Amino acid sequence: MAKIKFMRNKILPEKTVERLSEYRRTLLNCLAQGKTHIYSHELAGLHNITAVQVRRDIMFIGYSSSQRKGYDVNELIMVIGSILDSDEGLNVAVIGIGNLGRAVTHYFMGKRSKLNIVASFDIDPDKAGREFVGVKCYSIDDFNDMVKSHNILIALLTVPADAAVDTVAKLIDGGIEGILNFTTVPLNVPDHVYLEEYDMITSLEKIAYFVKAKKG
Amino acid sequence: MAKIKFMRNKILPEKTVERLSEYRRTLLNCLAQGKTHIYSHELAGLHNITAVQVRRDIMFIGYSSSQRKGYDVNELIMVIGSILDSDEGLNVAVIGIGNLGRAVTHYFMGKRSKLNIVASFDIDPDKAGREFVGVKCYSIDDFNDMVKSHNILIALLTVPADAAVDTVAKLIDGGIEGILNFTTVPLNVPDHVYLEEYDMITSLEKIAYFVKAKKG
DNA sequence: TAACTTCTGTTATAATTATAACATAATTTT
DNA sequence: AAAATTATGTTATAATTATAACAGAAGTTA
Repeated sequence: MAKIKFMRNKILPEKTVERLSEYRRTLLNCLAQGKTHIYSHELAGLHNITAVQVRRDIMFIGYSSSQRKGYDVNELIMVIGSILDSDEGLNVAVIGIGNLGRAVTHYFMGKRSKLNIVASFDIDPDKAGREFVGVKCYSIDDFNDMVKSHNILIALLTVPADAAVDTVAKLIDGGIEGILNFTTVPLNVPDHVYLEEYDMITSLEKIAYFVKAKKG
Repeated sequence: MAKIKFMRNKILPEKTVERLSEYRRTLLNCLAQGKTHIYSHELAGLHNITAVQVRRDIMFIGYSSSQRKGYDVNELIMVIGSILDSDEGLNVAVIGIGNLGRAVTHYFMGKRSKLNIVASFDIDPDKAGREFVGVKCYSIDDFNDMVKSHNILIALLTVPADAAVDTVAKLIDGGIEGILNFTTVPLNVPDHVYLEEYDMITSLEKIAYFVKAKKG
């Protein structure tokens, strides 16, 4: 049985965390295909990165394979899980249950057992009390109470652009600690809140720039 | 009138390009609100970053304000445009016109005048010839011809996970230079192709990790 | 008008992230 | 069984990115 060093208490680099999430998904696929071991260079090949990077990431989490056979797929999935997941799971709310909010909820449901969408919120009073994509909707006025009673830590922000800034203030006030921003509006949050932008236009403009830059 | 130095021919840092895209959007909002000048610290405040970073980014693109009044909003929008946009516009194709492909197309249409979705492609022969969200769909078999005749450079990959790897091979073969990957499958592309992952689960798992890490 | 603010542009330094170099161990080959 | 091969784990170096430091200009105040 492979060793797992005590490196869990250190905070990992952002990029490593990102890649661990991606590795896990690939490893789950491998497992489904009956693959029990995988070399660092194989995993690297699948992810368009170098084997060194894979090994370094895995070193960071303190896992170590029975050498020369590659990593044990099952074990590695477990170890990554022990890093990324919290035992009890983490509760997530969708803010704004319009088209985008519903699409996101639908896409997400059941994809990760340790991340649970436990409620949605909307400003529209007609929506409060109803259920969308299997998730109950509450009035945004009940947000603070719900955050506490349901231990909600993360918000998916799917409100219209013009409501983004005000809504975010509410989220902060309610005690949210992480936000995934689906709106096109940049947000200003205090240091203790972890914010991640999820913005297709910026991604595309970036691609366009580098495609163009290469040509001329 | 402000100066624009000749720094256009240098390739900008990735992160700067990302932020420029975000600045522009904010600036367009400012313009709509009748704001003609903006200080670096104002722009910074809106984006949760420091004023130094804003100034440094703007230095990179060689723009310089009439000092102490802040940047001219209109001018800055133009300069960023001259960096990010190509004069003739850049042609984009959606690969896989299922639910996700249509949602993406719908979301994107008309958002950026210099990025045009000119075609979609699908493996389903029933879809070829029809129009979805105002964009004509072609058989994936016609991809190579279409890329050449319509000068398509960028692909939005919205096929089901199990088709991702094979489809990407087709895209590369056809001569695509940039890919925005909406699938959950990591992709392996040659060096000359610019690839960007667009993955909600990874973003969320990253947030979850850092929220958890902060708590102890 | 001289001292003081305060905003920009730029250079210098620090932090983060990626890559390279290499020692070590398991396995295979000769 | 010795030499060669080929993995990993780790340290050292390079590249990228962010932050700090500061000079100079435009305005403000005393």
